[in-house]
Amino acid sequence: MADVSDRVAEPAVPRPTIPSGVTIRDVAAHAGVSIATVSRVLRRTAFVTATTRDRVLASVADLRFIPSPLGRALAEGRHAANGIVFPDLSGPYYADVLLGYEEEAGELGRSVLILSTHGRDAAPEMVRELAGRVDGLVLLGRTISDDVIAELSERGLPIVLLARPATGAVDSVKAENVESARALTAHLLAHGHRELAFLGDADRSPDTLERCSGFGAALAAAGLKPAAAVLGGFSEEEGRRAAHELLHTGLPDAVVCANDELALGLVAAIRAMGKAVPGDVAVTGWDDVMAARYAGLTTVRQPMRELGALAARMLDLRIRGEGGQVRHEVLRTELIVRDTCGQHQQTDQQVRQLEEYR
Amino acid sequence: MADVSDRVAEPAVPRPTIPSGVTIRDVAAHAGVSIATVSRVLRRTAFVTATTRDRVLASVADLRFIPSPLGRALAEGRHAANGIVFPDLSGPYYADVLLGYEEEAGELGRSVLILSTHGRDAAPEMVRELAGRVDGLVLLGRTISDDVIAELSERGLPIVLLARPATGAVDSVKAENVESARALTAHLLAHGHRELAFLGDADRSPDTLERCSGFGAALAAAGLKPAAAVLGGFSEEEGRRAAHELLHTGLPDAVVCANDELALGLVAAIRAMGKAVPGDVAVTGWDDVMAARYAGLTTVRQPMRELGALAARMLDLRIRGEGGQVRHEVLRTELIVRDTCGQHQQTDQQVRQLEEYR
DNA sequence: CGAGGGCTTGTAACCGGTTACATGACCGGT
DNA sequence: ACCGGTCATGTAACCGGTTACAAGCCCTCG
Repeated sequence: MADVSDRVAEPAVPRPTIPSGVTIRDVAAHAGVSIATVSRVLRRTAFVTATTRDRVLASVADLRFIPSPLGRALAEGRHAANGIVFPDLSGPYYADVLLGYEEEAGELGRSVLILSTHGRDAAPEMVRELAGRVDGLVLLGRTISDDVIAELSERGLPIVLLARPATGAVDSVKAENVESARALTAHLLAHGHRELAFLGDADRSPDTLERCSGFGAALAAAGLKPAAAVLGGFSEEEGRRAAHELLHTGLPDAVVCANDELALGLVAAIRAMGKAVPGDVAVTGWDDVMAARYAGLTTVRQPMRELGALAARMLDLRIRGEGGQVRHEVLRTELIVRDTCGQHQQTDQQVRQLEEYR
Repeated sequence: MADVSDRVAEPAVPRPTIPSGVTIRDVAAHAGVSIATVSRVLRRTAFVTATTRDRVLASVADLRFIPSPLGRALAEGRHAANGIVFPDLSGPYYADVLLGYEEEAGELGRSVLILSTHGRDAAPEMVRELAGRVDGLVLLGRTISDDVIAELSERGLPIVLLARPATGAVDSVKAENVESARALTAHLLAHGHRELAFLGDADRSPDTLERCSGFGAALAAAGLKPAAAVLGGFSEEEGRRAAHELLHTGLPDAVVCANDELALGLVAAIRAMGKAVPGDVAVTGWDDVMAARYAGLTTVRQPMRELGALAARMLDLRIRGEGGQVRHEVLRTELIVRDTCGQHQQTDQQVRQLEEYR
């Protein structure tokens, strides 16, 4: 501790300056009025004579004055910005959540700051620093610990948790997992599959944990035990790796994957090794990303954009003090049956395809 | 103009406050020192007695003080944040660019603000406002006009253009388009296709314009004329719409699409209508998104993450005043031959597949 | 013992806005 | 002519930091 701060840092970069340069005082001088009047004209916060107003507006235009959001934020005590924190940004899931969030937040007149923690140790500091720049924060999945959330929340920072179990008195939004996983697993059982494995790392995401537990519950209800679980992150690469592992230990009848990328990687690798999907092994994914449609992957669709958008709206309410009671929203999912889960009636498939592409 | 500002706005929301509340003055009082000393301890910008330092650090910990980035930014004249502006956020292309950008910017210690203009009229104002919150800006594609870019650039705001032709003395990064489109088109010609159409709206993206012109050049070199062009945005939906149009006017031998989503939508719709791809018509895409691999789409891969990351690095250099000469970087692309462009040697395909999935 | 110098610390100005309060002009009524 | 009230505008404090400069302390050297 002591030795950290007893050295003096260099002055670093040759002091940069905020561009633009023209301030409210320049405008005031140029228009021959006080800065208060300029502010009043621009914010329309009090009556100003028509002639004065015009003089000020002319000066604003002449000097191309743009009020500094910084000065504003400092004086007003608000940022007109909010943040969203991801564990990671890769993959279509996060991209779609962000898309929905940004769109809604933009509509509500707020700038959006993003941060992905990449599982770094410095995550708490990064989030704390971000917290100082925004009026509210959306936190996704397993980004930081409950302690930090509690700390920020106690400071009075509005927070919405997304795809993370509720903690303390904080709003949350998520898509349904347990029941959906149970339904998906039941579907596989109905196909006659009996030896089922789950692929995904429950420790790395609350969603995965819930999906895994729904999976287990469905098996238990059928009097079955899960085949040896396989760990794995969330990428196609890890799906392919899992394929090699499974081939070693012996293929189960079906593999329920924590997300589509894992499933797609798994399917591709299994087929590349000369085995058939769903013939030798059935596979399911989760999320219904674009590639899933083209790969014929059976999966569970969750409303990713809507998750982001809803989080943005809930956060906005909270920030404006109209949040009311703590809310915990759970959005519905939809089972999307395609080819990788096993044989279906021919007609079923045709109907589905027609619907899908109109 | 006059009537816009002669009404007084309501006070709006009950004045919110920035959370946290504990300021450097609180810490100073708690530790029995001046605010200057607190600042010095935290920034390690001057020597401070060990005992004083410890007292200050103890107070900082006790009060859980987090310096306001706002106050800092105002005093330092810098934000430690930069922005990136998208025309739109949907689709894997933007997501990947953002991913690369955020990762690199985070590494460089900068917060990231994002904005998508969605083609709104207010885009210039939105970008100007964003400009006041950041030390530098990356602008993607056709987001705002050259005037606004020039205006911001003249103010001294560091800017990097991404996937947008160079304008004025501003850095730019893009992936190669013209030559790549020419090569892709030549590949189709080598298959024996003679009547080729281009699908995409050249007015809506500089990239598309260049791809279209490379396409046209290759045809001209072969003494051919393009089949009636089809307009279309960038989504699968518009690809499907184009399929219906084409079927009306008569299918060409091949369709070169401005991006993968268009191509995927087109292929799916054509097949749903009972025609074969590539049998009746060959189709190519652009970007090599994940779904393209699973759909067997012939396409051109561009290094999307690297585009974002490089833009972040160039912007950082510019902000630190080490940018030097204006740079225009053009990254290489790669032609990815799969199934939708027509029949190949069987061996070729097998080799490719093996490579792809190891 | 006093001057000089190095080191630590405090004071106050500043960054760019917002706004409470004070001021002064102008109006109408008695 | 004077008073009171309304309205437009200016003055200055404030938001939360950074930092130039001044001041005070202690030590050393002549």
